[in-house]
Amino acid sequence: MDTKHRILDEALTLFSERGYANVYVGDIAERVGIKAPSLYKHYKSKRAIFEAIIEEMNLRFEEQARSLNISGTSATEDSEIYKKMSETDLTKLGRELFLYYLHDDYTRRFRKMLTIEQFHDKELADIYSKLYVDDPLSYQGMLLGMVAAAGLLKTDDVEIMTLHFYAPIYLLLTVCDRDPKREEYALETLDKHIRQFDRLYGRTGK
Amino acid sequence: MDTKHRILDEALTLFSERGYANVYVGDIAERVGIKAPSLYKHYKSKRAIFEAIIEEMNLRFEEQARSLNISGTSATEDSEIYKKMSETDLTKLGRELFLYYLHDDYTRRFRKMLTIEQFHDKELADIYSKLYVDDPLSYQGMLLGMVAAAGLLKTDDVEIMTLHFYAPIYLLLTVCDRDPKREEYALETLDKHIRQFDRLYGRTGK
DNA sequence: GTCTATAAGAAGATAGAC
DNA sequence: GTCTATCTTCTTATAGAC
Repeated sequence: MDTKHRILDEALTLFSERGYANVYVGDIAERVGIKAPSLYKHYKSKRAIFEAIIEEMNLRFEEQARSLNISGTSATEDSEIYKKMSETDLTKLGRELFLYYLHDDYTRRFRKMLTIEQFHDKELADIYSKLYVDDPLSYQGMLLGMVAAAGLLKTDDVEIMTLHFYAPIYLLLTVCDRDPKREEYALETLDKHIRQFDRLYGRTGK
Repeated sequence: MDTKHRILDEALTLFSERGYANVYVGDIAERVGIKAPSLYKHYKSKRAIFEAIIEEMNLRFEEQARSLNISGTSATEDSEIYKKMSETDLTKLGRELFLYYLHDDYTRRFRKMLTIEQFHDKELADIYSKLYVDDPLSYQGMLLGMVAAAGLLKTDDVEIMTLHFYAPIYLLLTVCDRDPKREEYALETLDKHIRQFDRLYGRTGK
């Protein structure tokens, strides 16, 4: 990894732990193994580093969205995929989703940084709501909608059903971000949540 | 309101908007209508102001917990109260809870401040989890447990049922904190959520 | 691209008059 | 208790040598 990118990486780590204002240019430089002034050969200001992090996230996200859209679109057309989906245990879907969000290093640091900085301006607030509320609800709504269409979940309001599926996952995730020691509790609760969700929405056997 | 308390009030407003590190002693003083050095006659440091805010919240909270405990304890003994509870529409309970959390000025500012500062140290993380996760789940679990005992909700796991009730409320609250313009959407979604909750857990009629 | 030296400007806090 | 003046330290950023 080149210096320019190492700066972003170390900055993200620090921003996610202390917040933008409590991280000094010298701290970032130190972790990269250079002196503060050298850093200005790569980025013209501290703010530029922050903005580059946001920019990089946008790129990663668009990439992910593209790949999800491809499988998403074909899924609506290709009944094979959501038949396969309907066989998959819902518990696995939730657990994998949760553990990915929680353990993926980049995802976790970015989420924590955004949590701290979300009230700084409207753009950051919008990014937060999009990434951790609107997009998950929309994507999972699509998946659960297909499972429902296959007759394995019963509801007349997929949106609310999706909220019932995702909101507990979101809450447990924020708990673990604050205190990783509660991960075991969170995983147990998550399992119970999904089993109950399964029963409530009338998923019968597999 | 005396100067000492006005300082806390203005500091809380600023901390909740920008976070501790982005608020300068002079900013607080200006809003109070004095100069920065005068502020040091009331608090010995900027950090002391922050700690006084936390301390004041602890006092308010203990007070509230005491009053809730009184009605809580008597409720378990006095069947009248939870009979009355079972008559109350669940939608109202959720809506009132939500609007109180959202609109009460002190509650809202304190929650936003804690959201920004939650990763600063373990104490703040614990306060956040206690105030916005553990305590609501515990208190609402008690209420819903009584309603279930009265036969109006069916479940073999009150904890998960309570999570299903509260998690969407929590998620919608964080959405409104970031963007007050989404309050109308949140209230509509909240109503739909509770009606669905009602149906899922087999609450029959009123 | 990295360094040392340093400018330029905050920001927290104190001294001492009123 | 409030003010003006000031101290000290920290922090971003630039200059210029290597």
